Amino acid sequence: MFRGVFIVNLDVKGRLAVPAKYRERLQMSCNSRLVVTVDRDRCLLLYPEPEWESIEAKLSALPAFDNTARAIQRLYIGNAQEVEMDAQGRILLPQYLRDFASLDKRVAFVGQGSKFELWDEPAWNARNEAALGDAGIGELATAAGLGSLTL
Amino acid sequence: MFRGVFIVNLDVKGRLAVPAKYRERLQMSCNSRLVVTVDRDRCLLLYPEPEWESIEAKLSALPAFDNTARAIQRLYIGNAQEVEMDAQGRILLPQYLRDFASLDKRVAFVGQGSKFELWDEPAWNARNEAALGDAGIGELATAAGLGSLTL
DNA sequence: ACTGAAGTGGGGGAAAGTGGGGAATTGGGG
DNA sequence: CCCCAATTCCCCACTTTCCCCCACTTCAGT
Repeated sequence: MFRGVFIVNLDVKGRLAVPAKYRERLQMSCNSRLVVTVDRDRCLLLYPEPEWESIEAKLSALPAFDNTARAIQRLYIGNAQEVEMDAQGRILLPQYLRDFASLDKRVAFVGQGSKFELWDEPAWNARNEAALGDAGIGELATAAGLGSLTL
Repeated sequence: MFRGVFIVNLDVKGRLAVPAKYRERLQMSCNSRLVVTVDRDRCLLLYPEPEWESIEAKLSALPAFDNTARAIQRLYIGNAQEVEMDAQGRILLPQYLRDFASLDKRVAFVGQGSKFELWDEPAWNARNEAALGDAGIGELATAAGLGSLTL
């Protein structure tokens, strides 16, 4: 499982250095092959390729005549891109994905279980603050039926 | 599986360059033979020929006295057109299909599992934004009974 | 301080994208 | 039946982008 946040720099060519601590694991688990796609709250998702394959299979199995299912397929599969770590452990993020998540220089590389999330650093900080803010996650969680979670 | 979006240019002769990364796979899987047809969201669908054959078989098997079934058959089978990649990896899109999807210059070539979708670039962007918009895919997905998907 | 690993930057070459000319084929009209 | 026009196909050439590799810098640990 991946966890923790690392602030990494995007260079002028749009390359992102994967934190060194993950590189070996990624070489083993997916031969350095990863898939980036968008997320609906304007960050990017980064999966080891085998992990992504299973998600894609689930998405592909959705009914072809359901408009919502099609919208989801277009969003996630349509915007997915395969990326590979170079010899320096960097991945090249396509321009349109950088634009999508407003990544310019400082990027939060966040472990999220079996995947990573990539956030523009200010956006990441803002999210964190908002989650701690006045409304309170607790009430939201209860409202969403998650009140019985034990952390 | 095909995935990801590439922006390619349609030249004045109506030819569309297939992204290089797919060419070899398409030469192997279908000997460069593809089938283009229309989609009900005003984009074009592009299938490797064997893939199309199985779709066509499914459509043909629909009940002949069902009006909806017949409409679907006319739409998808009736507008289908075989195309072949030339030595430069381009396909020639018939005029009426270009018109149908309003393809003029910049075209989004979108991988969608076993097929591709071809969109006029502005239309593709608009779709994407709409999917992220105020309603949000999350609510739609929940309403459609897809809430249990884990991405 | 020295050494090795990680981070960062950049240049060159190959390949992909793009455009256009001309031959060949097809279809329609005289 | 023939000819002309329009479309398609094949080939060639140029431009641009991207990817791979190398080198320098920075940092941390011994």
